[in-house]
Amino acid sequence: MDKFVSLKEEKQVTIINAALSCFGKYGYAKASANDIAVLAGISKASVFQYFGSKKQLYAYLLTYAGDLIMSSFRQTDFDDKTDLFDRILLSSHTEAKTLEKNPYISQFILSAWTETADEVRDILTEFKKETGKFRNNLILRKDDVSKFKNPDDAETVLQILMLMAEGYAAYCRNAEKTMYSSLTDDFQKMIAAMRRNFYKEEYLL
Amino acid sequence: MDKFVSLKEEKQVTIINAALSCFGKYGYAKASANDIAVLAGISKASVFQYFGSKKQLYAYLLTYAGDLIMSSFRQTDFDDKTDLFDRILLSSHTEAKTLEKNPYISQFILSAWTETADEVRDILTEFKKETGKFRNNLILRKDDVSKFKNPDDAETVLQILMLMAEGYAAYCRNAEKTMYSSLTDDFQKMIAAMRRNFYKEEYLL
DNA sequence: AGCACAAATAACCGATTCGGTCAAGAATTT
DNA sequence: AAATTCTTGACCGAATCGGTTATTTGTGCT
Repeated sequence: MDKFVSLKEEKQVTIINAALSCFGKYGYAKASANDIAVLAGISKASVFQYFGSKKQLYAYLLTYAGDLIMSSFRQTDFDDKTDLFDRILLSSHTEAKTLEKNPYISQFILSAWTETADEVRDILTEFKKETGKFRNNLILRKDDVSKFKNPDDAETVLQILMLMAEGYAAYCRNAEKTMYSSLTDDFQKMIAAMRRNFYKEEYLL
Repeated sequence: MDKFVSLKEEKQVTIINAALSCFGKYGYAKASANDIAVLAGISKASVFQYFGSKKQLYAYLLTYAGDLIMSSFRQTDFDDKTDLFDRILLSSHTEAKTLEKNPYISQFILSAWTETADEVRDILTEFKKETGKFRNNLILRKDDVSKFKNPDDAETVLQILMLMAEGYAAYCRNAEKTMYSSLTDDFQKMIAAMRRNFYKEEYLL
């Protein structure tokens, strides 16, 4: 893969996106090197020239995606955000920012979590172990609940937000055009409306 | 396909679900007859015995899915439900009921709308034309808006509900266990919470 | 039991595609 | 222009593709 990193960055990005898209859409077994090559606008031989084998390419993408998502999470400190909706917004903001740069990474990671191909089982277990810890930022805290007009709604709202996030990801995947920024605006408006209507008056600054 | 319809219904359902799942997950080109056969627990030869060809199988699934979804929509009258949330609930209820019987149909239909294989282009255009009309049941009506404390929230809430529906479908797809009924209960609770917090007091019966 | 008939599949077909290699051409450097 | 690096068309054996056929398996009937 030293052959690959010496390419000019624009070409690297093109190839990485093509590979992420193919693996994300088809899974490891069904994504062929030729698919990736055609989508990236290069020859199949180059794919093997750069990465050696299909498995090595997949491994490269795993660490690439893992590093990207983990670093984006690491540079945001969730602990000092005490409000539930603030944490939601911060989380969605950082995630949208990285997704904007790399639109195929979320689909790829999602598919990696359900990948079953024997050939990559070993490298997948390590990947899952490392990235698994970064999902615990949205847990409901004690002081969140008291802000709701009806405290029982807190958990329900959290479920709503989970479904919205899932739908948001699905929507991003299907939309060819990258209009993330406008959707992010809409997303913020939704969050704001939820907070405004579910919170007690005294917690609406 | 007369060979297929004379099978016992349970076997038909197994095969249909396997085919829907494979085509939905991989797309027409990447879903092989062998994939479907293995997933259905039958031999590849039987697939061709029942349906003749891969294209005929795909065509059968298209009409099957189209009929199912259209009939489930037709048997619910949205016009006499004047409240937005009631229409949401009714829509989600009927859709959940059909999804419970046939969990892979939504993924299949979603993939059919972005299918690009030349071999099935002709039958796809007809399918899209027929089923395209059935998406307009959740439009916002004039008398919905006035029920909101803040009328501007109406459209935002509709967006929230769309995202939730998308996330709901994605969630159903990933969950192996069919715990739809409990999720449907949760979904109803979410809808109820939304209505309770967004509507003016006078519209909460 | 044995027989007839249907249902299912193992084995097979030519064609295509698979992951991967290699040597020859195109670009670039010196 | 020579040397060196990049890129790729052509190719490899193996696997898989959609589809067919011949054999096995199961089932009812007598």
